[in-house]
Amino acid sequence: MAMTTEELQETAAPKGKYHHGDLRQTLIAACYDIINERGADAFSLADACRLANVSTAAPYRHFKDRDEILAEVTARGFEAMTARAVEAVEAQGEGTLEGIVAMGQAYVDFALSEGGVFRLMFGGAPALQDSEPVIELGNNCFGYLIQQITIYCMAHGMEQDAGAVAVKMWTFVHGASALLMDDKYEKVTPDLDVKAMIADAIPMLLGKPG
Amino acid sequence: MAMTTEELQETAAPKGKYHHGDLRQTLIAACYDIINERGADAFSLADACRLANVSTAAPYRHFKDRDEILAEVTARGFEAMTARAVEAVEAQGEGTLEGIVAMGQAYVDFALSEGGVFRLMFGGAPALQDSEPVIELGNNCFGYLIQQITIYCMAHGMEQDAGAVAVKMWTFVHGASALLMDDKYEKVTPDLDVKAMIADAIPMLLGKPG
DNA sequence: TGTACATCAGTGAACGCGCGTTCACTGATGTAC
DNA sequence: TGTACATCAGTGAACGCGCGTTCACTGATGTAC
Repeated sequence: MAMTTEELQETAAPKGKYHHGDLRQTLIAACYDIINERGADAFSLADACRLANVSTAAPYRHFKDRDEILAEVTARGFEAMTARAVEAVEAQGEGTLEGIVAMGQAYVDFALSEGGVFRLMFGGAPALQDSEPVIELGNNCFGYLIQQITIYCMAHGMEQDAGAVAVKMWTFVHGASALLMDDKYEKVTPDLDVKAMIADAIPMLLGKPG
Repeated sequence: MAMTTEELQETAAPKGKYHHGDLRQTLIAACYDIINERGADAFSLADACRLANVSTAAPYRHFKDRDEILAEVTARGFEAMTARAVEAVEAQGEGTLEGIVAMGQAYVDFALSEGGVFRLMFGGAPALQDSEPVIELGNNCFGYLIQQITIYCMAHGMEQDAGAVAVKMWTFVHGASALLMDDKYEKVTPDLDVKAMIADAIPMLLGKPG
């Protein structure tokens, strides 16, 4: 994802060939990018075709309909998000407080940099939310958080319910993401440092103030 | 708001009169209800006209364009939300922990019962977010929360920064609202009691673990 | 009280728009012999 | 290696749809005299 328009168009029309190299992947990437740039509301399949330099009929060789592409984009979103979470944790150390905090911050970063897809992942039509790959990838991501908290609690002799703590943390970082994306903090507390707030709140939610 | 279709239609066509009693208000109410029932994406001004029993040209006697109606609906949303918050606090007592918790729960209740408008209030187009009445009403609502926390802290000799605590609480209940609305908890922790979680988390975020 | 008239709030038909999707087609590719 | 042919992945034109908005209009209302 995150290809430039030029890159997409190169991929799209490889040296004047009639057949496209991999239109399926190119279209998904085009949709992913358009949605992030302009939002899912302003997205149209026709735009994605234009970006990929194919006719508006071409997608139907690869997808049943528009929703099938969007479900694919949504799944990619969860993959990308989990990848960021794993990366953040591994940079700080598995099962450490720093790792858990970094994971929360990565969640917010993802929402900020890929806001359109983030909205699709969490507020999209049921047709997208309920596809099995999407549900499974979502569960993976949350499961990873629980795992990190479990390791942390065991290592520190804490008897918290890791699942309950994880849900609270998720709730918090999700709220932070949404409010940040929608410029709501800005209007009310203009110079809020969201990452610092997360680093501050997570120990509290772990039941370890201070 | 929250009129039944019949009520709207009675309001809409008072006893065969050519002139409508108060089409402006009726249209706003119709939009408000349609958006809550079917979501802002599925909403069309034409539908609202049908519900109000007027032609699709009629709104242009009262509003510049579609966005002007939506901005009005968004403002109504903030009014309704603040009203619920005030009601919840007053039922529990000003500046009490119970009042603050009830306020958070009211936020979630509002998101659940008026999800379409909630999305408009927080995720709508900039044209809606940036109208002055909307900004002002949003600030009012948040200011009320800060006020309650300030009273509480002073009464208990706590030296927390009420603003910082308020932002954390807002973040938390906003996240809970979003995840609940979008059926995300359901897929991951099916029998979560969200209100209990809020009652649990708020003291933690106040820096007063439970 | 009655009439003339300006103003206002509706109507209904039409517009252009861009969308998702379908259709019959055609050019390119790969395989069998 | 060369040819015949089935298959596949595109094209381009057309479709029906519902939308927001505009237009000239008309019926109802309220006011001045």
